[in-house]
Parts: sequence; structure tokens; C-alpha cells
Amino acid sequence: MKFPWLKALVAVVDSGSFSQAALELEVSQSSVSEAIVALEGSLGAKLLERGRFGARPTALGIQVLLHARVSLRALEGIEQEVTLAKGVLRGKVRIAAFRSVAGKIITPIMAALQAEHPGIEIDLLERPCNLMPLTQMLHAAEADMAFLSEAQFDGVLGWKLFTDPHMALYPSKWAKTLEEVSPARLCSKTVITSSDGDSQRLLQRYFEQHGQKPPQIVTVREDLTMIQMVAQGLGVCIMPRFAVDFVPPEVKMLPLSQPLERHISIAVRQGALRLPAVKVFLNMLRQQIPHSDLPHFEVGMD
Amino acid sequence: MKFPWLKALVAVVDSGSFSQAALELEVSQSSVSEAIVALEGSLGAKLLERGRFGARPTALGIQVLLHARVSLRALEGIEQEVTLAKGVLRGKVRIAAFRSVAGKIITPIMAALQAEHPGIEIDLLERPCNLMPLTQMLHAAEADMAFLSEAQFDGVLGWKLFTDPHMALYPSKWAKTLEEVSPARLCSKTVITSSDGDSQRLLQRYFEQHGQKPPQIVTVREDLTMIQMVAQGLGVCIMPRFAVDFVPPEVKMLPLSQPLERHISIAVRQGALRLPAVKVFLNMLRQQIPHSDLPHFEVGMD
DNA sequence: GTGATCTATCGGGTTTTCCGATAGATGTTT
DNA sequence: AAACATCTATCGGAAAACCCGATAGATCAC
Repeated sequence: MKFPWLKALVAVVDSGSFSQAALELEVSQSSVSEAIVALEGSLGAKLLERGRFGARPTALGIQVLLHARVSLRALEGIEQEVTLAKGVLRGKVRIAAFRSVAGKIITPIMAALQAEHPGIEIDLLERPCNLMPLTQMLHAAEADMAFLSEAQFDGVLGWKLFTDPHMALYPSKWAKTLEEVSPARLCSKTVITSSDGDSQRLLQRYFEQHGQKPPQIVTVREDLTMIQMVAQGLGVCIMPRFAVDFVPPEVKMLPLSQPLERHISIAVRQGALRLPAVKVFLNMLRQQIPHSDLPHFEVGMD
Repeated sequence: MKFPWLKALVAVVDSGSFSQAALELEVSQSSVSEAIVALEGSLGAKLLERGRFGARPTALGIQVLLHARVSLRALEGIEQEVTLAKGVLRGKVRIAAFRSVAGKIITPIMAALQAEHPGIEIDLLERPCNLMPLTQMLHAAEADMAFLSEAQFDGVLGWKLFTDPHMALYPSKWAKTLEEVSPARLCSKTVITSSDGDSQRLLQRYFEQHGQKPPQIVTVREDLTMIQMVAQGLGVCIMPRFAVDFVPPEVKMLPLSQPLERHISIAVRQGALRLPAVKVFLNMLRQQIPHSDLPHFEVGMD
């Protein structure tokens, strides 16, 4: 088993083709091809399905890839550990997050990190959080950390950061005196919510729980579009407060009388908790968010 | 970074010397030396302290080792995955356990495993459970699983298997009619317990909790010796029922009126949960122990 | 001092790795 | 149908890595 073989495998799967992988790895295409052939030969099994389209992993390839990623990531951990011992910390941190978190939490941390540890590079893997549970990216070792919108860590380490209440965005003209919005009142309106995330599912449950027949729910992708729809009087938008960053005067943000909350949490791939860069990131995060459950991590030798 | 370098590093640290490592790896001593020199050179840091004694890791070396173990173990995972896909499962499983568990739980599983998956090899790392928390061996990737005597998983995955009540071993002649033993009664006797495990600490707390001044506590290493001491009338022995496998007629086993229990659990290094062999082991364990919290693990592609 | 037991280094044979060039395979466009 | 675009596979050769045996150097025990 040779290290470059695994790097090639991962690069090919990530980029979708041998030639693309070669570019990313900055080696020749023949090298990549030979590496894969050697790897498959040494294992005695086919890992990639090739074709005109490029290459994709076989069922076995997917399983192997998982271990390969772990192995390679651990090697990066070695380098991080060494550079840390020399005084500067350098290394990559891969974070899976959905948009609102990506923008509001991670950006300031990136800035702070830039100042304090310029060697740390953040790979932000932005994914809609309904597509596939972000925790799965941890299991597959595709990411080191994942922000979740629920405090459900299936089998991975995680901590709750804060609770984020959903708010109602009402057209101002409908809500001159209104101070809060009851489920019953919402039912009579068209409800607009994000198609990202699992707001839609949450809302369904919300109305069921409060004994209301769900109103018409429209899902929209862009936050700005949703708000503009509200401004036009097309309906009421329900979205997490944290995801709202601007409301025009035609729109009024109101709390729900029956709260609907999500719990923003962070989950960590256990192996990643050994990486100095990850520990530093988590410490920054903890500093950024008061009252979270996050403990402090000792970075360096223990 | 080359894998043989890491293999050499791990072997050297595990065996304590370059030459010993060479024997274990079945390569020449010069190879090992060259590998370590190359590794240190490529990292630009010293990882091993050499001397007449052999070699031991520097502070940095210990950190690096941790990642190295993870990386290599993941490689084994690749091979396991491939052989599994070919129909037979082969691979090593490293288990940290204390003696009573080692004997009574693991042995039958080994037998069953032998029959069903003869390719699986079990590395039993038997440690007294008071010396260092076995969970630490998981963090260091020295073991894949660890049996614990408490359901305290600090940061690692784990499940409770069963609760194990402590029993009193009384000289039969003192206990003709006695059916159970109260803390008060114990106080008047010399109490004998194991020096392995944390029975001693448990007992201290036990007496404090039940408002008794602790009696004289003698700790002994060998279970048989303890029982023989009881048979001789030298005192009363308190030990977990699970650790008792034979009592002579001169000794009577009695329950405690105020229960003192330990919770036998199993903890898994998260990365290890990806290894097919580990999943198979856990499934066997689950089968062996009814009513545990252990879930079933799907082995194979998912 | 002698010997035992370590690690480090050197020279050389074998294998691996990597590259550029090129062949083969397979759809797409003209 | 021919030419093209875009993949992966293979070949020959240069450079590098790997591994070994032999041997040098260091350090402690006696």
C-alpha cells in the first residue's frame, strides 16, 4: 500500500476524472492512471468504474475511500502536530455548514483565525442541510466538523451552541398592532419558507402539534426573494431569526406566540478532534458564542 | 511521507528499540534506522530519543504517534473492506479489557468468532483497569474497543452491557444463617478486595455513603488468594460477582443488603467502528449479552 | 580494557515512481 | 462516415526510493 495511490484515489473520486485529478495533484495523468492500476492490483479488486464520463467509485470503492480519507487526514495531522511544535500552526480545517451559519458564525472566526494563526486554512463545504445529514460527511471523513440545525448527533461527538427561534416576517401593513403571531393566525395565510434546510418539515410538525390544519406552504430558495415576497404581501414568511439579516420597512419581524426553535450545534469527527487546527477552531468558536456547551480544548502536548 | 516510515515509528515505540522493531517487521535493522531518519528528516523534527536503552518517543513523537496509529489502522480497514467484499473477513481487532471481562466475555466470543470468521484475529490487551483509564487507549488508537467497569465514556462512543453487583464472600462458619450482609456488619471485619480495578475506591465511597467508618481494607492481587484468605477466616472479601468463578465450600457468597454495583460497558474508538471486523465483534457481543444497550451493526456496504 | 548491545552510515542491487509520448476507447460534431 | 474531443491505458527510460549486509560509532556493564 502506497500513500500516493490513496491520494490519487481520493482525488479522482473528488474531481470525477483521472485527468482532473492529475491537474489537482500536479502530477501527470499517466501517474494517476498508474497509481490507480497499482492500487487496484495490490488489492485485487476494482475500485473505480471508468468510462467516457470519467470515473466513479464502485460500491467497494466507496467503502475503501472512507478509510483512505481517514488515513490521509491523519497524515495531515502529523504535519500539523510538527509545525505546531515549531511554533506556527498550519493546516486545513474542513467544515460542513449550511448557509446562515456559514455566513454569520464562520466568517468572523475566519477573520480572527487569519489574524492569530494565518497558517490555518478553512475549507468551507456549504451544503443545504436537508440534502443529506451533514453528520454523514463526518462519518465519511469528508469534513472535520459540521454545523447542525438540531442537537441530534447520531454517534458523533457534538455540542449545542445556541437555540435559534423561528420568527414570522409579516407585511407591515397587515401587522400594524400585532406583537406576536399565533399558529391559528398563520393558517389563514400563505406561508413562505426556505426550501433549504428542514424548515418545511419543521413547519408541518409545528402546525400538527398545535392542532391546526397546515396552511399552504410555499418554499423558496433565496432568502432575499422570500422577504421580497412578504414585502409584496404575497404571504407570511417563517424563518429562523439567525437566518434573517435584513428586513426592509415593508416587512415586520414578529415572534411566534408558540415558539418554534432549532438548536444550532456543532459536531466533530472524533478523529478530527486530534488535529490541532480543529481544536483551535473550536476554541475560537467557543469564545465567539457565549453560553454554549463547548468545552475548552488544550492544544499542544498533553 | 511514506507508510513504511510510519510503520517503523510505531514498531519502534511499541517494541522499545530499533533492533526489536526490525525483528517484528521482518526487515533489517538498517532499514528501520533509515526509515526513522527519513521520517524525522522529512518532518524536520526529532521524534525519538535514542540511547543505550533503545529508543523512546519525544513529546512531539508521542503526538505524532497518535496520528500515525490512526493512519495505519485505517489502511488495515481498507484491506478488511476488500477481503470482506471477496467473501471472507480477515483482520485484527484490538481490545483493551481487565481480567474478569477478558476471561468470561471475550473467550466465548473468540470461540464463536473462530468458527464463523476464522480470518479475524483478536489482540487482547489485558490491563488492570485502575492504572490508566482504558478509554485513553482508544484515544491513542492503541485499541479499537475497551471494556470499562463504569458507564463513563469521556468523549468516546460506548454502550452499557450489564450491571454487575458486588458480593460478599464470607467464611461459611461465620455465616451459618446469614442471608445478606449489611455495611454495618462488614465494618467489624477485615475487608479483603482486589488491588486491580477500582474496587478499593468503590468500597471507600460505599462505606462513606452508608454512614459507616470504613473498616480495615486489605488489597490482594490474585482472586484465588483472596478466596483462600476468606476460607482461612482472615476476613470478608468483597468482589464483583462477575469476577468470582469458583468458591470452595468453606466460603459462602452472599449479596450485600445495600447494593454496590459496577456497570460493565464497552467503548469503541469512533474510527474503529468503520472496521468490518469490529462490527462483527460487536454483533457477537450483543448476541452474547442479552438486554444490553448495544445496537446492531450492519457489516458490508451501506 | 573487553564485550555486549544499541544506532548510524555506506555501497550496491532491485524495485518503484514519474514523466512524455502515444495508443485505444467512446461519445459528439460536422 | 469522417473528424474531433475527451477520456483512460500503456510503453520506454530516467530518477529516486527501498532494502540489505557489512561495518563504524556510542555507550554501558563488568
